Amino acid sequence: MTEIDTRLRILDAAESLFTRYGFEATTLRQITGAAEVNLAAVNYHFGSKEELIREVFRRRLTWLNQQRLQELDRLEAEAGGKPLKPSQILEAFFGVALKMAADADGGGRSFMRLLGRTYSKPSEFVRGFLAEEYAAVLARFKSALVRALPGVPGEEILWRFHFMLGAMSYAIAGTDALHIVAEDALDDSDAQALYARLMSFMLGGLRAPLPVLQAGSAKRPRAKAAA
Amino acid sequence: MTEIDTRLRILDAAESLFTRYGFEATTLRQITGAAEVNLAAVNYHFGSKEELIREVFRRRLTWLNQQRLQELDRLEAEAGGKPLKPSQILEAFFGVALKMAADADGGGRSFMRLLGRTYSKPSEFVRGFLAEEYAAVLARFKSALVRALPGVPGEEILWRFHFMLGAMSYAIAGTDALHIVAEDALDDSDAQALYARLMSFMLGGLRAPLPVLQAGSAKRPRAKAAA
DNA sequence: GTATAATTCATACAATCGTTTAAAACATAC
DNA sequence: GTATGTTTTAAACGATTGTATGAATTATAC
Repeated sequence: MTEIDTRLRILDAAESLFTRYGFEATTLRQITGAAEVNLAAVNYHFGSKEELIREVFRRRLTWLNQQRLQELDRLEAEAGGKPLKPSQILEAFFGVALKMAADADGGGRSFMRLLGRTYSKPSEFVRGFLAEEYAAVLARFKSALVRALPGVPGEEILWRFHFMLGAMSYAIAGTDALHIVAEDALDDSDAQALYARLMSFMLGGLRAPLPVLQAGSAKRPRAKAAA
Repeated sequence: MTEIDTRLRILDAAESLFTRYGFEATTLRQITGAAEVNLAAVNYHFGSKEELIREVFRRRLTWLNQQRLQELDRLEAEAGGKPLKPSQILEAFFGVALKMAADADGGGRSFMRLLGRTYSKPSEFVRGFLAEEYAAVLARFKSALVRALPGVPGEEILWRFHFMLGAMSYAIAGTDALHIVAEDALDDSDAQALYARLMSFMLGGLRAPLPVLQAGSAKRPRAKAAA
């Protein structure tokens, strides 16, 4: 077994187990057991459990965001200066993710579910890394959306982006609190239907009439307590 | 210190710590330390850590869902047989939750963030309990929405409800992956603005044009969706 | 008051955690 | 072949985990 082989086996096993049980509940012995490598291999190849977690994210997230930016680049080049349609922008961002989530073989599905749940529980030390990985991507997509939706202020775009991330996260995680999705079955037609459903929902929300905000709630430098 | 006092102190401390660190990462010693009670008090009053977790949820969730149903009852009684407006239904469901989330004193805020992240990570033994608590509520709200939106099939309603739960969860959890919300500051006007933003987004998504599903992806009888 | 039950307390338990170590096994270069 | 550097291995480390115990304390009933 070559070095790179061992590293990959650990990453794959960790990704899968993290998805199922979370970071803290997953032990190194589970991981090395599933990967069929020695217990000490994790600390030898990654240094620590925390670094392993970071690497599990980095491996897929970097690639995912590259794909997103690349797709956005392509669309904007095609449009030749004209604003894109909102649906195109959303497809560039969420389409890539959902395609990854639907890819059972590549293991991307497991990762996307892990990612979705991690957004809402940034475990201290992944938070900084996550924000860093997303900063550039978010900025690009925000400005594209601002151009595509002249009537919607930038801050509102950000919020709606946030909401859309939540919707996508739940869609992928497929929490069966609602008994809609079988935990581990998501075939091609299911994935396509889910994608279509999510996309129409998001577009509706993105283009919704602006909320009527109270006069007093204009953003001021935060410090105040409840009024 | 009376018995009920100790129980409450433990529940409050656990809720807060679970929110910050998650279930597994929170130790009984942290909880009893924060609650200023003896370590053995948890096992004495709750039997085990798992039962404590369940009780943390039960305490607030039961009340929350009662409020939701009560509010829906009130609206339907007022409407006297006529379908409600979608916005009214959403307000009954999400408004109560967001009001709870904005209530800093009552401690509901901490719980709502905990709940939001738990949806996407049903830790084996909370899953069943969670689904059970939600079954009746979901059924009521689904049928109300179906009546309110004659053009949208029931299955689509369920999916969109799922998406809305995700959006709300992220909104409350306030993951600062997007650097929008300060982790622990959400005053009254912020909460109101968030509520307005989320509501308009959701309504837009709920009333969006139906997705065009591929012909081949017609649902085969999968284990039935929640009745 | 005393007796009985409920609660708190300090302490200990076995189990499991992430990590470390030093030797064994393997690879590569000369 | 030997020598050198890398990877794997089995075993152990101290620390921390959830839980259990029995005595001390407090509350309740008589």
